[in-house]
Amino acid sequence: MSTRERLVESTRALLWERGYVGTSPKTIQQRAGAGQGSMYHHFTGKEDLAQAAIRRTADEMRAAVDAQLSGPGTAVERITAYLRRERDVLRGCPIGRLTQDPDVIAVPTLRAPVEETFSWLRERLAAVVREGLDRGELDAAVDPASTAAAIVAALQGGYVLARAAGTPDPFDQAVTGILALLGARTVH
Amino acid sequence: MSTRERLVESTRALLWERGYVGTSPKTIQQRAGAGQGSMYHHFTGKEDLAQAAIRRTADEMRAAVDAQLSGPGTAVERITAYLRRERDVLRGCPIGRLTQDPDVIAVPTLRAPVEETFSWLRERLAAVVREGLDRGELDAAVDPASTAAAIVAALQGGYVLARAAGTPDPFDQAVTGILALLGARTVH
DNA sequence: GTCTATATCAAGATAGAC
DNA sequence: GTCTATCTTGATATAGAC
Repeated sequence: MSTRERLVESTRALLWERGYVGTSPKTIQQRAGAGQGSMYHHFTGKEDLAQAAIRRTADEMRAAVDAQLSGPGTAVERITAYLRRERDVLRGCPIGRLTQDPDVIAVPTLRAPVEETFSWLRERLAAVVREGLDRGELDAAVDPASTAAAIVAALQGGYVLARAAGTPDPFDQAVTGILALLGARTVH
Repeated sequence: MSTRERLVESTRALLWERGYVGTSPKTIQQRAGAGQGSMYHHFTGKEDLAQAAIRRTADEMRAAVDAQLSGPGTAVERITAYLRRERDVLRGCPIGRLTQDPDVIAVPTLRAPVEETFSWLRERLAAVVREGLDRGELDAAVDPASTAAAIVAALQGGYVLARAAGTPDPFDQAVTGILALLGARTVH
């Protein structure tokens, strides 16, 4: 892996663990095994590097989620597979956590990928709900947009509760709860 | 207000805005109109001050939520009132945001109030759901614990989505979505 | 209780040699 | 492309006077 690559990967890991405010250029360099000079040769500074890291994380997440939601099965089955997939819950969501970083929210180039990711995710889930409606799997009274927002929110909030508790249990409970509510809207 | 009080209030505001890692003693002092000496006279350091600030915020939130959920009305009506109450959505949740702060999670004295707040909140909401079941307002198949977790998670995740979007809209959608799912479990 | 002075180390970046 | 030296500012605290 090139030095440039190692810098991006190192930044991705640190942004996930400590956020933007909590991550220093020095730490990034040490983790990447690169010197000051290398970092400032490949990137104009911390912000530039963070932007590359966030974009990559966003792209990866999007691809992974899309693959999972595009699989076979009913709408509820695919949503269930997505919510219940293997996760390192206590690490939280690498994109969602950036939302609490005042400097990420304040800088448009850093916030843009975060904004795009979640707006895409809500729309993607809404599309799955719509498919369920079209196929007659779900009660016609279910609203795609707000239901999709509730599902994504339950997931993101699940991470918050799990980190507060120090255990993944509340995450699993939240997922179970939202899926039970959704399952009750299934047409048998 | 005493200098000590001003220091605590200043810290509360900054923890909400910038988190623990992003808040410096100097900023706290300036905002409180207090000097270095005052701060280190009343508190042993940043951590000690943060602990006092977090505890107070947690206590206030708990009291406010309890008052709202103890009011009149059916279970679903009270949950609706709680979720739809006036909020400055884009500022996020002052307790939930601490969950993304690695140093808060790592220090037991700082994490404890956060942990207690959410475990209390989930239990409090579960109790409201149980009341709804006892009174025959809700379908007997509704599980109190997981439903409560889903509701709190939808709320916390709603903040995440709103901050990512830069508008309160996704928060409102998530709330609408979860309430619609819950409302469908009402016994008529 | 509050103030100023001082200390140490890290953050974030620039300069210029190799 | 990478390295070391240097710079400025801020973070976090201690010391001791008033």
